[in-house]
Amino acid sequence: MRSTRRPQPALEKLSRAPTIRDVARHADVSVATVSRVLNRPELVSPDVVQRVHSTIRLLEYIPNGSARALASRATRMVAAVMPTIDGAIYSKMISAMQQAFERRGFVLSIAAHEYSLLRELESVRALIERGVDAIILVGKIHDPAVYDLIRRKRIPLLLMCVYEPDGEWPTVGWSNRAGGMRIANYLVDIGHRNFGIISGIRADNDRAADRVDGFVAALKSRDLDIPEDCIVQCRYDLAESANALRHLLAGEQPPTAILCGNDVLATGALLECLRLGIRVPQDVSIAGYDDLPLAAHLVPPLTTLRIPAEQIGRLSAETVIGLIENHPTPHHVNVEVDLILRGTTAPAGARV
Amino acid sequence: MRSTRRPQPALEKLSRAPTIRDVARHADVSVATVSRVLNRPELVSPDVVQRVHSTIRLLEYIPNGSARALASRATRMVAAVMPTIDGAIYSKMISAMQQAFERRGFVLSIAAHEYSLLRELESVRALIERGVDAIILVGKIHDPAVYDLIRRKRIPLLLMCVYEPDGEWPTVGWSNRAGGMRIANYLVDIGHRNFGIISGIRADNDRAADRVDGFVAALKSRDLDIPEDCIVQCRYDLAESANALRHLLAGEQPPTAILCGNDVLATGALLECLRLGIRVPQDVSIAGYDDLPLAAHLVPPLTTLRIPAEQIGRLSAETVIGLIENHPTPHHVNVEVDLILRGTTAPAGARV
DNA sequence: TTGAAAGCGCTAACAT
DNA sequence: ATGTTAGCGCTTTCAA
Repeated sequence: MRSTRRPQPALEKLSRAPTIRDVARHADVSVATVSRVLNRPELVSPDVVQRVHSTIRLLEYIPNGSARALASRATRMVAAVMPTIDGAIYSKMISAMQQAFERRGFVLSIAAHEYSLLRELESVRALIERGVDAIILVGKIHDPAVYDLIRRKRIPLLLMCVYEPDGEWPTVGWSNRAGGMRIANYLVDIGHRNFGIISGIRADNDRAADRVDGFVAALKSRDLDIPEDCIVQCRYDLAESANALRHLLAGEQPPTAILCGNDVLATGALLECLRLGIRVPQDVSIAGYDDLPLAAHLVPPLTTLRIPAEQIGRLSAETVIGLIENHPTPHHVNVEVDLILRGTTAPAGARV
Repeated sequence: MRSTRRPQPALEKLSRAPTIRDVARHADVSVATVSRVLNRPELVSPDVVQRVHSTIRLLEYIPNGSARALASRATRMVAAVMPTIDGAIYSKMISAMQQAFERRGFVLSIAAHEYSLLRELESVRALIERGVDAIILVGKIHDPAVYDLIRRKRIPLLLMCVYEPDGEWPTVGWSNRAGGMRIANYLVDIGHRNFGIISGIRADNDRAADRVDGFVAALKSRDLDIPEDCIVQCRYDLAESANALRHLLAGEQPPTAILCGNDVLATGALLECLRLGIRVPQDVSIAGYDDLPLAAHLVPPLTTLRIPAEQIGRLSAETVIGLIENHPTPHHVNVEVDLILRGTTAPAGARV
């Protein structure tokens, strides 16, 4: 046991990267103390904290995350498995999540399953193997094996973009169905009776399904029926949506209002109308869902339901951190969505 | 030492997650053998591989990534630090990278620095601490400390969205400057003499700077000068670009052609023209850079330079994997960009 | 082809 | 407030 602090020898150049033992030796303390300086500095006397920190800087010591994770069983890494990464609304949420995690010293790993719950399961498995501290998924419907895995591993799971206060798992989001009803009700209010729906593919996508459910339920509640062939499904793609729009307008009794599953679909439909010389909103009204940055700038600007994407991302991250660190955080967050009335909708028959 | 294989006891339920030792015990082999089955199965006899695999399935064993990483000094995790995540072009690249990495059993961690090289450095540090096997950055200009860190840690580094065959580090991309020249030359070719430029913020963004350099250099080479106040910088934002467009057209001798630093800026400018009743391309030509999916669908469709975003993402991932695994991969990949002529550009003075 | 055993670099329980 | 030390779960020599 050392009884005195000797001046340290000049910095010998290590060929390997310095470890916590090197720092301990140079700072003349134990490895435990160095570890404490890093993790619980309040337990260490200020001058020792100082000394250790300058040694760390001197040696350019970088802690080994794998070793930390192995010893502490925490990686400070969180995984988000999203339906898709490129897609303005998700990339915005991812961006906000990543920033919130970074602020709190977590790193975010991402994967995309491209609307396949099977691929989602595979990603979850791979990420659990990497030892993520928590998992974030989009939507409420997932492969049962996903839930099994997560339960067995006792990893916090958050479902985003849905709000299910009575469900087993924490959620941050809103009711996609209620949002859909809100839009449809508005269009009925301003006199529309014939509707077309352009929806995303609903298989493996409960959000898309719920939005359409909402549209249809609202119409039904107002004694309006929508024929099956006035509901078109396609990928979230401008060209496919343009096709869908043409299909809808080619029917016997063409709709005066088109409800779109998101703003990409609405944009595709709107641009196709411009191309065809169909006037919006005079000839047909179009409503979106999400309120992408583009929506407000289109000509005419798009009526849509605003989803606070950054807020959802940030709250998801914060909720997950609360789960990981066992804070008394609310497990269910209902974010507010707003109907944004702009230029693509007008009263039915108002051939202005 | 066991001399015979006894039938295994019924699966005792472990309270903790099974480890490699549990698998070894149940399969009546050593942990070394289990490890080999996982990593180098060709070194193990087929029947043992079989037996171990079924034990793994039986116990629902999931290897601990941190322990693996600590022992093998490889995390199979790669980090990409991008300027931004939401931004159609980057999210597409990220998406393609992620898919390519996933196929090869890597996970991708991402961070965004929002065009601050200082924040980039901090992210790089945090990710190195996590033990990523490689780092991907966008552009060629970075904080010297980034290069220091990466050199000391001997971590492979790839620079994407640039092509620098003579540089120290591998690159996957193209010449942003040459791309800019290409567009500018085309517009001169069709008779334009008065230009306006809407560029992204060039500080801490060598790609934006190079694009403008290219625009200006091409004009100079054709004996055309562009006044300083015809070069406007703004964030990649539709509203800011709309402002820039108004500023440019308000000058003494308004430009007949607007060169935009990317498609977001071009879209903002185009939509503002529609709003102002300025006809595109009759009154003014507009050119973009990137070829986002939206570009082809705008009315009129946007003339732009196509950047193969998915290809760049995929090739970046593959190059990085080659670097990590020491394959004889080319360290520099020059992707092809194409000038896509569409409806927003027309010969100067052609008031059709 | 397989097994024994020594780490990998750190945290945390325990001791002082 | 600080030090000692036993793991964390795996990979990888080395030996058989």
